[in-house]
Amino acid sequence: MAAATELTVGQVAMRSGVAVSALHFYEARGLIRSHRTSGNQRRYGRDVLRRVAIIRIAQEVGISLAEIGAALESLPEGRTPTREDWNLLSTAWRDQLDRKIAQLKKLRDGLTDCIGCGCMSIDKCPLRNKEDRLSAQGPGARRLLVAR
Amino acid sequence: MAAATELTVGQVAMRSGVAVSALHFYEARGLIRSHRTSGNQRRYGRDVLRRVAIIRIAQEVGISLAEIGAALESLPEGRTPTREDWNLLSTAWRDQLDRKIAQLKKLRDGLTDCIGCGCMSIDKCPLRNKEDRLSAQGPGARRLLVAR
DNA sequence: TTACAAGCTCAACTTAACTTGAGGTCAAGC
DNA sequence: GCTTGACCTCAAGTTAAGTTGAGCTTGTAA
Repeated sequence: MAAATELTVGQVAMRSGVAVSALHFYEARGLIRSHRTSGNQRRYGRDVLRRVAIIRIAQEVGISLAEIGAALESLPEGRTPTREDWNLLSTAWRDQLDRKIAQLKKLRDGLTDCIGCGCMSIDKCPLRNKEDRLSAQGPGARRLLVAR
Repeated sequence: MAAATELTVGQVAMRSGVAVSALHFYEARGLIRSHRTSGNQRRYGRDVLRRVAIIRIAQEVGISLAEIGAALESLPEGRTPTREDWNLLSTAWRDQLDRKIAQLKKLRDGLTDCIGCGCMSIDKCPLRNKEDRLSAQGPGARRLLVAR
């Protein structure tokens, strides 16, 4: 550990709280990048920590790795976002996030004007039908959180 | 279609926007119930619509079917929630929902005080470490949204 | 210089939440 | 009475996001 600038995968795992296998996985998905030592071991720049943090936070609010990857990719040069770039990301996700926030609040506040009420007009329920549904989108597990 | 009170699985699917296969699935998971005709076909009471709506909304904000099932189960008599019962559910989920809302807002607002900033103290990041992490929780896919 | 923790690759397994398909039954209209 | 569109069951497939394990290589501390 000489340079203190390069991190091994284990160190990144430790500092980011993400498993080594997950880091491998993110790399395979193109979300993070590393270069290799002569012995084929990964070395990461410190910026990877920020990148991983972004990935996890976005994930935790229900954005898929695919979307996160696309967003990061869309940044000029594919670089780790600066504060400026970050604001761009936020903006791109803003609608999605706003919608989700609204839904959560409704649910939290008891949803009295929808399900909690006695009304049976599911078709017109403000929460259920206000926005596009994820119906009919091919097979497999659907996103747990709507997104898009 | 005589009584207009009983719904077939296809009708429920139509009115709820949920696939027939998903309804079968929910039933297998014990989230909804039906009785059968002499010909072994499912018939649902109208309350199933409300129940399904609850399931989908909770799901959309990231609550797993298992949790939803447990919550519905916990209601007296396992009945479809009235407005009162519904408030109980909301209350049970409140902490979870509050946390999620806070995270979403942070993300939406650019997260300037965390990732967007230049600080590299990932370990102390207010967003990353304020709450329990989902680290080390057995194999398989993790919940996309934290929950718990 | 050798032991052994940390890395590497690749394939297979896991979970949640469904969907798809095969093979067979029900029921409502003509 | 027959046809045709809903239904039924059960097994197997699918996707996302990783984890686990086997078998092999690196690198570093004693």
